[in-house]
Amino acid sequence: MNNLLNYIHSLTSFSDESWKLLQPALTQKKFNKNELLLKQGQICDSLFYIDKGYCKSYYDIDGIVKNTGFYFENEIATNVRSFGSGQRSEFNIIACEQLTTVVFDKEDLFKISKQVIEVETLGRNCIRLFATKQEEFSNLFKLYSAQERLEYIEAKYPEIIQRVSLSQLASFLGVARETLSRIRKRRI
Amino acid sequence: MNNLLNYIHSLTSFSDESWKLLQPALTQKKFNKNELLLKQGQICDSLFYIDKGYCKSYYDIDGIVKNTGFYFENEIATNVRSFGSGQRSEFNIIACEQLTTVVFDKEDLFKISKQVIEVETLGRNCIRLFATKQEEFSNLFKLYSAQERLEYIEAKYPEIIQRVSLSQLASFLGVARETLSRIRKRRI
DNA sequence: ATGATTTTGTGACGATTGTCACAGGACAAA
DNA sequence: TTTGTCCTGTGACAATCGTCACAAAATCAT
Repeated sequence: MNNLLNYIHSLTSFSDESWKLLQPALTQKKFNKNELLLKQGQICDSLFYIDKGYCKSYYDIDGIVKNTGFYFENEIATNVRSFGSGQRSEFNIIACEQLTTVVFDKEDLFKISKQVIEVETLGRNCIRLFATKQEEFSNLFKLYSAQERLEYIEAKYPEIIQRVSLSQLASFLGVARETLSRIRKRRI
Repeated sequence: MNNLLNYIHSLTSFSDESWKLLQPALTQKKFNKNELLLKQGQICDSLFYIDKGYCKSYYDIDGIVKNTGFYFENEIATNVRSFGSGQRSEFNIIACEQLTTVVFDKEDLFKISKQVIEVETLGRNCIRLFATKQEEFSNLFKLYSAQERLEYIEAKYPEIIQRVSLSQLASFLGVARETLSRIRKRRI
């Protein structure tokens, strides 16, 4: 819980009172490797603060896995669309390692947000970070080639390269596994 | 202002009182075609609600224009990263037609948000919509081929196809102008 | 209507990428 | 150690794409 508190303080001003009032919405939860946090078709009613380990979001399209995001320590993993709109999730979130999370329950969180403005502001800032990152990744594809995208991630998000296997990373970069292998080789 | 009020009501519950208190943050502003709403290097301190017309965000990289987003009536255009963090914008926003907007001033908006929770919630919901859309577009590149991306936009965002020229659309879809022209042809 | 400008289409060709197939290496469980 | 699984590299070949060049078509301003 201490990591989470630091995370919150880095985002917004947050009184001890707000922290206390937020507690009913929080639960610690652990996941084993390959355990699902969110399943395709399910309605997402949680935010997962990642305390230890990492997870990924992926689509399963005709049995082919396409990874769309990786989430590490001190980040929030969720399906923003499903969480915000109440529609079913079109993708899965799965633990890639033994994973420790703090789960924010949507219903409780919304109740508290209505009364405690600092919690509402926290929510806005969490989504803002998420939006910023999504925009950044979205633009990668519009601005850069596959090789340049890899270089960008290497420079700006080295932990992804260090912790995620090449096969896993490929679909995230929008290329085939073999292509990524060759890109990496031809630069040596 | 009436369109904006409807837009707000579609997002969140909003009392007449909140609407009245929000007013000091709002200004109507018109832009001529090709006039800049936001300039690269500038700090973004506004949200632009689009009342009439449309605009686009674009990067200018070594003189080459890469379009990253198109924003139509009843949407908010801004640089979320710059607006949220106070850092300089890395891209431009420009009017593609005669444009009528309602500008939200950041400083005023934040002042009001601190006091009126409905305004804070409105902000969260605006960003949520933005995040959802960015995620959707980001995933297009991870899941689909160029042709499939075009088909997706045609089906889900037909106004983009109708109002944006092929040349403009190409970089948004992450392909060369000529490629987009050929994709369109080979399906007929 | 006319000329200028922008947009679109297309050919040629090289570069990049996807796909299929298979082999070797790393790693963990038995 | 052995076995099985996952990950990575690579060859071959076809498909797609980027780039340059130029022509045709559409649009705009006067």
